[in-house]
Amino acid sequence: MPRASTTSDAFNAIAEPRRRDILNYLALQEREVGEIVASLGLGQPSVSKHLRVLRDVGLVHVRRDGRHMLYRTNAEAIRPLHEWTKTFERFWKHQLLRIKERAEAATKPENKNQSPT
Amino acid sequence: MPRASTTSDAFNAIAEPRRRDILNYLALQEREVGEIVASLGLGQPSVSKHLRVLRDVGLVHVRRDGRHMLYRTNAEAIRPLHEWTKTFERFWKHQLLRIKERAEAATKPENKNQSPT
DNA sequence: TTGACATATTCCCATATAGGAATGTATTGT
DNA sequence: ACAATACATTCCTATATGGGAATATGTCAA
Repeated sequence: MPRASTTSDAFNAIAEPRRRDILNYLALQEREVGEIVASLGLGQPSVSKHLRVLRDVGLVHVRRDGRHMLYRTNAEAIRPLHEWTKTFERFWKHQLLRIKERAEAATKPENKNQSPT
Repeated sequence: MPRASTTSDAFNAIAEPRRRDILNYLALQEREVGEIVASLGLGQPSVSKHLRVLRDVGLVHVRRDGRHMLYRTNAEAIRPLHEWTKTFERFWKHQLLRIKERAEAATKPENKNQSPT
């Protein structure tokens, strides 16, 4: 079985670095495709295809303005990713705490945790 | 050009749902491969391969215990993902604010923003 | 209507899977 | 040393890309 399709969910969509670049770029303000192409130094068809993927999973919104298509990041769609990573927050805090404890224990001369001399 | 390899970075590694399942499972406590296989209902070779990917990008740590390999999630490696998604936090907060404002404006009878009758 | 311009889509291809089957490797018990 | 146990790796295959070239579609200006 191949990898899941990029259009299946946001996790797959952001796996591609160029798409993360696009999301960063479009977060600040609405942009037309031509601007994205110029900004990324990628081919226009490639950019259009990345935008298609992002649109399919709801990571960007579009509206037409004459011949231009204006895209912008839909930050709300990134929230679930943020929530998922957040569930691990307490674990890395614990890990840091333990590392800190060990460092302090190793520094103190009155340390009692080392193997007996 | 195909998608970047899963071993290239954490973003690609977590694009696979099964790997996210594994990370969730191993966050609470160290587990041996057999337990993961039983827990996920996936084949042993598949699990080993997923663990390999997670290990290559540093998302899990391993240690040997006799014939068993004990894996655990390295939450610290998830932190960069959390940070990246966090950069969008202010945007979704703004979006929510605007939605809220519109909702309130639409509710108030003294609304002045609608097109004139 | 006819161009011109801005995007989107299709076609083609080299590459990277994910899972299952088969096989290799490390470690323990006797 | 040898069988058994627990994993890891290799081989094979169907499928999903991502980029570039070529082409189609949509919209505006004259």
